[in-house]
Amino acid sequence: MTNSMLVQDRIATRFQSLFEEDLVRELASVGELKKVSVDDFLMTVGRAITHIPLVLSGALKVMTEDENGDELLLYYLELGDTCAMTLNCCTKKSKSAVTAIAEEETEVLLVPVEKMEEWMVKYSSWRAFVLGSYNSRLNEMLEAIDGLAFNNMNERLIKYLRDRAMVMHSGNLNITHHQIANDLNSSRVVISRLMKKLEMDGLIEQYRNKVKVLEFMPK
DNA sequence: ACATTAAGTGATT
DNA sequence: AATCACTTAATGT
Repeated sequence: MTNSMLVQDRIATRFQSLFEEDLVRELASVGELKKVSVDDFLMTVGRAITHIPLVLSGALKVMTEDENGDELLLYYLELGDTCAMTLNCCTKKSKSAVTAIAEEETEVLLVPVEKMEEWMVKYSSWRAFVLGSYNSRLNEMLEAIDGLAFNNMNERLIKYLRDRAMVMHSGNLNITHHQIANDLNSSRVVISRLMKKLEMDGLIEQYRNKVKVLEFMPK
């Protein structure tokens, strides 16, 4: 009794601003509070999905596993977050494509998947919550992909400049940003921006039609 | 002085 | 990252 009251309070304080009264009450009665200690798995790849987690405290790291067994970090779940992957597969009875591990002492509220569809039509606040978290998760992943692409181009540019200086036997290169962009299948604007950063990092100097690769310059 | 080309920047997708 | 639109700087005629 005292236990259920405590849980109810926790849920109320966390979600009352987000959800309507009726939903908070249902959440409290149907939800199951679970504590996950550090490095414990809340979910592993291939396991059947029976519940949707709502994070009450702590943080979860959500990952995928590729065929080599390498872990690929997808995103973190924190206070008030829920797992988009789980939300997505909830209509079918499917198995998890992801692994969730606790980064710290974490408390989650487990909601049976059957409640998903029911609440989706019943509560507009729940619908908004699900759609919202799905959206923010998607944006996080897009950002991550963007970052990777950016780093790859930057590394390609550095390699290009080095190779070029190597065959010229000099750090003095007579090239335009436009030519570099063509060689790297990029656009002039992108190269200009990356070059500007390299210049500010002290790796190169720039003039019109000319680039000095400082690490290949006589000292 | 004027035109042309290279490089820099902000905003948008 | 790529594209667009626009500015600024350097160079050639």
